Amino acid sequence: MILSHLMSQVQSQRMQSMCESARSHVDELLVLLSKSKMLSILYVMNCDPDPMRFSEIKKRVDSSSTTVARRLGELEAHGLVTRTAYATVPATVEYTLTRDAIALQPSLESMFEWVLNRADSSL
Amino acid sequence: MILSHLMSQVQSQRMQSMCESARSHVDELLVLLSKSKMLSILYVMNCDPDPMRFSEIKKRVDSSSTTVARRLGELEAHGLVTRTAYATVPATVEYTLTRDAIALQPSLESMFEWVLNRADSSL
DNA sequence: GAAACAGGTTACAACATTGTTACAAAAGAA
DNA sequence: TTCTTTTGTAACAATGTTGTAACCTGTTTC
Repeated sequence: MILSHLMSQVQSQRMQSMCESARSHVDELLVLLSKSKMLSILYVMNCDPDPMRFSEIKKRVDSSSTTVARRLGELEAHGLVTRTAYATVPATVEYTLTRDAIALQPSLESMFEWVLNRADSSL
Repeated sequence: MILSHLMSQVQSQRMQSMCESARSHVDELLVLLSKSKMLSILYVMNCDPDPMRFSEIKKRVDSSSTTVARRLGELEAHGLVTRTAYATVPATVEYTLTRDAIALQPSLESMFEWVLNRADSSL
């Protein structure tokens, strides 16, 4: 009784200390994913496997350049997209999802399926 | 050539007008899901099929009562949770996911798996 | 010479969101 | 009688986020 109680205390403490750094990483990722337009950006990029240009992303998610640039910067900082600039005139910049981000595709796809379904049925 | 171009224009126009109301619903849902702690709340409630009390949810997602209450209110307003109050002393309130919200479970689960994996590997 | 293009950045004002604190209600325990 | 409990709500100051407008690069077209 007392032992198992102690055990669970110890375990939860261990869990907490073990997760202290992991938890912050988890939170950080959740905060990242919860930023405005973030899911949309990842979704539209996942829908099309080709590299996508800034203006194309902006058009598809329908947001201001400022916000799109901010989101793409955050994604790049987290290693979820790679940015490639070409010295054309005018400039061309392509964004590509990294392998890690592509691993998120199934979740995103089924989440958007759910969202679209729900939006449909509420008409 | 010209015809197919016209067709695609017509189609995109039809898509746009058709989606004008649906799009707002989609956006609304995405905004809802992107609110702080929202994914966490849905996740912890999905992990445990039993009704969950306010304090339990609050403890598990580690947020202020104000925020948790706000999120649960928003979820209820969107028909994703049901709130049941019991006239005990002190008050007991249970929250349950609706069938619609449960349909989101697979997406959430794989998304969190991805998040946990990524948080792990970045230690 | 001026405009236009893509892909941004910067500054800033307006707006949205957060946590904190105080409060409430109802009844049983000390 | 006062304390405790659960489940919130209201007000508010602090903080975070957004879009807009202006600007930038560098080359080609009018």
